[in-house]
Amino acid sequence: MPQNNFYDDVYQVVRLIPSGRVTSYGAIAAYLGSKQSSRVVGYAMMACGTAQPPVPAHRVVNRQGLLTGKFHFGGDTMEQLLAHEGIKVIDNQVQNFKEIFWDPATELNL
DNA sequence: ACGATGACAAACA
DNA sequence: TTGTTTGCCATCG
Repeated sequence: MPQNNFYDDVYQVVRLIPSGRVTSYGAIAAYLGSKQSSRVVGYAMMACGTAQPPVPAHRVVNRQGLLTGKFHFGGDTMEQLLAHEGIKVIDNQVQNFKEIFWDPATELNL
């Protein structure tokens, strides 16, 4: 099932996210060339459970730095993972989000 | 095989 | 200014 185009692209970008950094769905979508597909990026994260190797979806948050999909991880797993990366998460929101924000279009310097 | 849905974000009124 | 509507692609029923 890999090679599903958009999904596979999203998975690769997400796997490139360095530890201690986070990115947003819109940033990935924009990097792929269409910010309109931000929704598909988010959904790709949901299907990431079937992707091989698994993607660090816990490093992907929405534009507000809010852990929208933490519920899909199974409780507070997402917060624990982010905390383990050194990212402080309070009230399902990433602190210093702007500082640890990892934009592929910028960091990868395409 | 078809219809509805789903981890978002930006544009329009 | 806030609230609502549209765009996107794959998976589930």
